[in-house]
Amino acid sequence: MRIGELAAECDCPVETIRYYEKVGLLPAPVRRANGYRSYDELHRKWLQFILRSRELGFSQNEVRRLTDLAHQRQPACAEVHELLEERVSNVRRRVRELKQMERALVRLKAQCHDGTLHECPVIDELMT
Amino acid sequence: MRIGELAAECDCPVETIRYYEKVGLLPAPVRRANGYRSYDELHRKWLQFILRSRELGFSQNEVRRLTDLAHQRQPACAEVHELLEERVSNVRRRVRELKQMERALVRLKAQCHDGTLHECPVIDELMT
DNA sequence: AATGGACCCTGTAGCAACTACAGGGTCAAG
DNA sequence: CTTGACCCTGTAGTTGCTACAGGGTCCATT
Repeated sequence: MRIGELAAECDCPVETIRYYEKVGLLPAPVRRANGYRSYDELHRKWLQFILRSRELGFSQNEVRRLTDLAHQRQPACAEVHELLEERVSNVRRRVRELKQMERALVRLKAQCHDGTLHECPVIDELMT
Repeated sequence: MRIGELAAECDCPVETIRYYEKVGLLPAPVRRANGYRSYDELHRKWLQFILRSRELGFSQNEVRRLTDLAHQRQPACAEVHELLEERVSNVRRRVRELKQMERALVRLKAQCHDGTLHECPVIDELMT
């Protein structure tokens, strides 16, 4: 499988695949005589793994830890569990922060009286 | 006021202040004979404005638009209102995405049986 | 055989929004 | 008169890609 085909199958830009190889997330594939990268099913699975993990918000480093764990003959489920738990609590914290932001924004927006004023109290409040 | 004092008052790193000046968010202050930056109350207000806006999640570009609006003799409250509204809906979208992530993570975590298994179904699922 | 277009290669630069030096100058206290 | 805290500029690093520039390769069509 050429890089473009893999990219199409995984719905991911070609550049990203080369990038993951460069930073050591995705193992380098064999090359054809012409220098083109040649991927197999296992590569597709690893790429899928990386993409799914990224979608769940894991950082590159965390993905690296996950792939390392996955590479072990007997995958350490306990550590995976720990990473998941950590990730969940990060997500929850971020949600709390955003909700806090949302409240502040809505409160600020209310001072605008729906944009009908000529003097803007929002700007004043942000400055003081 | 020297840069360090301003930084202390606004609870923000010195480097960030210099950075905001470099990218044109904060107006350049006058310099003393020795070359040190010398800030006044107005600078402090602008910096506060920038920091508050950033806390609310506005991007640098949005902050630039906000400061431009604030600089107008008659601040355009309608546009400020629009920016706030846009920002609120961005925050809400992000919260939805994160909640989606959270659900996926929790579902995945449940497959771990609290890390008591030796084979890890999580890794399998991420790959396929 | 030539040519066009789609694909592939490497390497570098750019984005946001800072942060962290390196390698200097300035100033007040002890 | 030296020590330490502050200040200066300029550059490089961070994260996770994305976008070229400047080439090579392959296949079908003319």
